[in-house]
Amino acid sequence: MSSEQLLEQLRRDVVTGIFIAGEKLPIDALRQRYGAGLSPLREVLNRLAATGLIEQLPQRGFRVPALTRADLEDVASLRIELETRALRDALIHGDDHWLDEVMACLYRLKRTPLRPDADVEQWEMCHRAFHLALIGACPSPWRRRFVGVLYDQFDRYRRAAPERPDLRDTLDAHHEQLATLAERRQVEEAVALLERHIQLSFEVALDCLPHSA
Amino acid sequence: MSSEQLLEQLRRDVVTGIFIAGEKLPIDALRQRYGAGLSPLREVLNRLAATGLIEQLPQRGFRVPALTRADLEDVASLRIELETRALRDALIHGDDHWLDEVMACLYRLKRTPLRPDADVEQWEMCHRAFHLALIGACPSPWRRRFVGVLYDQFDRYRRAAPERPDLRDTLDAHHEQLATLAERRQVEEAVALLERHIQLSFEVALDCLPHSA
DNA sequence: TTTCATCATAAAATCGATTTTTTGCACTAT
DNA sequence: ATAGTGCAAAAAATCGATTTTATGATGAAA
Repeated sequence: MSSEQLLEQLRRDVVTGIFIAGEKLPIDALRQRYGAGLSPLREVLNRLAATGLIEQLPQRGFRVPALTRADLEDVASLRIELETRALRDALIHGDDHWLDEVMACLYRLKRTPLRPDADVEQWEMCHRAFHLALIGACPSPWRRRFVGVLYDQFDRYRRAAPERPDLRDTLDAHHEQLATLAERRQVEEAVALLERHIQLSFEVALDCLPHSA
Repeated sequence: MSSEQLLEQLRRDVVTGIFIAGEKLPIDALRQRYGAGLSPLREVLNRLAATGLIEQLPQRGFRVPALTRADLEDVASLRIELETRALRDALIHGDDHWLDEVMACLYRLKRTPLRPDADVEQWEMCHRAFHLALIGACPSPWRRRFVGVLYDQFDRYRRAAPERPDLRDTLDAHHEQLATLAERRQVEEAVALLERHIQLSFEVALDCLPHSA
């Protein structure tokens, strides 16, 4: 498996929750799991550690960061701040080609079923592609980069949380409405909706934590 | 040289401009330069590539990213956005221990001379420590992380630009004023000053680019 | 003269083995 | 019984060698 694919595979597996939060990632076990060599594997782990998707403890290997309420709140609020502005700029600067891409992602997302028995990973990829496509016309590469990082961080929580069938339709409707508002360049409405969308997802994600308090 | 030190050394050398922007970073040359082994070196390069301080071209090694006006404007504006908010939150949440740290960094910075003949690197380290100390009490780890990334990116430009003795005193005064405003918890004044400070540094940094247009 | 293909060189990426460090356990002394 | 020490096993980090891939030069054909 090439280094490029390995990075993507490992990123996905961490976000998916294949590895439990807080769990250690023993190099040899990963080596076997992915059939990868030592060097490419360590390089990929270093890359993921640099973006915060995994942690490195010097001389003690790598581990998956724990899920905490404080971190989730931090990720969610910063994501709202950066992503709403990214959406605003995308709606202002986006051209027809960008809209095509958004619509294409929307239709792929709509036609991909989200059921426990189906391939959830397929839906997740479409969902991610749609959100990133929405801000694809944001003219700030650094903002897009940070939004991408926060999206993955957020997703670790959301995907660790139990399903909420009562909210599924609302969240799905948001996606369609966001695309429509993007098409009509209704900036303020779109920004407000995206904030609500992330806020609602945040509340869903909270359920992955022990609700003692 | 340990992996930890190697990372810090290489980060510093890239920001300092030891390597010319756009230049290729041949592994073997780096291996010699730092007396490092292949594996630790490649791991460090991968980490830096993940944060954007260097670029990786698959199968073609690593290079230092070019300096462009568009990138500088992107970095500067996002830095202003994230760092002013970080300062606001720091002033609101910071305790006495944080203030001690800010003042300690300020005094180290003030007593460190900035002259071409002296050890510029020493001043740069103090300058960085001061700015990061200012936002040290910001309660959002992710915001602090992103600010740190943008600080380094910004510094590549600032340090590539020629000296501006006419602005030196103003910029130095800003640091002292920022510390004073932090001590007095004058949030709005501090935030406004930090924005001006970065804006002025941005104008200095612009001089590292060919001023054709 | 230009373009394309081929080969030789150099560089990057990967691999397997070695070294270093940590960790868990048994043993001893208090 | 507990705290501390030493040892053995396991894991991480590093190294040198090998393999793979890109690059630049050479020569042949159009």
